[in-house]
Amino acid sequence: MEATAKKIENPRVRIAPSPTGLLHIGTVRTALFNYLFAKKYNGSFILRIEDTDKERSQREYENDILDGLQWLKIVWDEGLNPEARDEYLGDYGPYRQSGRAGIYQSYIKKMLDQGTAYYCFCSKEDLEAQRQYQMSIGQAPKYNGKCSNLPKETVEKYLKEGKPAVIRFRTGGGSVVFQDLIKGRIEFNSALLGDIAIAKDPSTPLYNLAAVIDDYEMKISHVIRGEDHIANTPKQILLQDALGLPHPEYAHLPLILGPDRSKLSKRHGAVSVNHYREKGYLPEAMINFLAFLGWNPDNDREIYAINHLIEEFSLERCQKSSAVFNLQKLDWINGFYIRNKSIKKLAEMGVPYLIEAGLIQPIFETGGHLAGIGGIELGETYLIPETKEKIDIITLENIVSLYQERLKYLSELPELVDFFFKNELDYPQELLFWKDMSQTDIEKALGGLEGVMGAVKPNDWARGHLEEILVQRAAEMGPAGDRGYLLWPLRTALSGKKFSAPPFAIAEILGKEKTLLRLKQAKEKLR
RNA sequence: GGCCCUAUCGUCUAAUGGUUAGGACAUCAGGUUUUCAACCUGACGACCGGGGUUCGACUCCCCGUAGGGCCGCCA
Repeated sequence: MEATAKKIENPRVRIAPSPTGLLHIGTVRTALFNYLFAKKYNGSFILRIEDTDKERSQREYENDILDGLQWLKIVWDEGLNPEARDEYLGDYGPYRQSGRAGIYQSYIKKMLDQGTAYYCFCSKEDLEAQRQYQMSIGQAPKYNGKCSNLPKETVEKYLKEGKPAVIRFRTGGGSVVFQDLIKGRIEFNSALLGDIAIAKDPSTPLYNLAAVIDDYEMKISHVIRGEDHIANTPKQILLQDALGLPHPEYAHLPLILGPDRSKLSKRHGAVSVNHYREKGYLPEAMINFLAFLGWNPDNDREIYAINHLIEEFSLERCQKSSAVFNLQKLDWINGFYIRNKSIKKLAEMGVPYLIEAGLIQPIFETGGHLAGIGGIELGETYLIPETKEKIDIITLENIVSLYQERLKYLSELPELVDFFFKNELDYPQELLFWKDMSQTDIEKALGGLEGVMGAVKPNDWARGHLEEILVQRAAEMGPAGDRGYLLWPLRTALSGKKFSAPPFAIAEILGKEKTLLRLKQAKEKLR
């Protein structure tokens, strides 16, 4: 029987990343689901940094995690204050485990005193040999309990001698059952667990203990995490029992898989959020995409802004099985969001990529600011290093706008528009030829273009007018009205590319003088 | 090896015992376009296998099979 669903009110959930690497896509997905759950039910979302492993934890990674979540606008109600990262926020104590030794100490002492935990002096080598042996004979590898009943005097003697020790938890026998909010009923035989290590020393807990204590201290009501934690859940439940603590609800999310259907990891290529940010994926596209990896609303809509996700979210509609990270779908969603951006916004996001590519440089002026990929306010005027000309933000917006519907992600922009910022284009002369055109055909076409376009009055130099006169001319020229005989050479002469935006729009931005120059340059190429 | 989880088009998924098994991405074809993209139309394409339960199973049960996760003094 399904347990009757409890009403969810003001839940307290958390994301607890360890700063041992760059912010991972999987962590973000878990953070997002926790965030959606908290917001949906009017609860709190807490960020806790799990840095008990001093060797591997680095502040640099912590910063990356905070930055990434902020970029995605997954905001936490309690946790490290990103504006003052060296201070703490909230009433629940420090939000880094490294700052909570005092808290852990009292719990570990309690367990040692009550005998639910004990010191173990076995060497790592012995333990490893034991594990290998057990697996080889088909047993569940677990601690054999060698130190579980050491006389008190022996323990004290060893400790006094400074013999390396670890603290273990008596897990006992019997079965542990919990009702997972996503997976349903899950049962484990705790006899198979063995006495697990819970602390390195009386003030340094290991993951399972630290998580149990922190979740209790921070009054976490629902633990929503990846299903790679399912096997940790019985251990944590047993610890809660030993400590007399209540059990939070558990919900285990299916994992995100790589193309080979194994857990998404570095060997699948890009797994850090940074990578996608730098490549020019929009945060709202990432959110939308990640939300649909393992969840769906009960309709066919696929484009969801964060507020709609919050409205519709529920754990019941979470998938039980893992999902493959599908880059093509991300590209499609990102393209969709790009197409729906205002041109001003899109230019704001795209211009930093042009700067980075060296196509333009910001100019400092009174009131102007240096632009950067961080999304800093843009200046009004830029310098084009190659041509030594100035270009204003309006023109840049026009350029970006030509490629708005062609972009999958922002970093594609420079290679698409570089021809606007060059004196001379580098392309093979064959590119000028449309279908079976001959050398004389091309020369005729180019000559014709120069004539028609050269005669356009400066005031009439606009894409609408150019299209009107050129399309008419093109229809008269090519066989069977094939406009390509005029328009293809025009487009390639202006852009130097096999694919591009329409020539009329390019010509408008280039201006009459440059357009005619490029036609001339094309003619020279033919000689 | 042990324990646990999972199983619908290539991918993400809908379906909660009765549907021609629906949608999206990708792919392919056509339309539009000088090109590419966008857009429109269409095509291709799936219930892992075997037993039950039932008048009737993608849906429920069991057994296989396959995939995945976990078995640290990491988290």
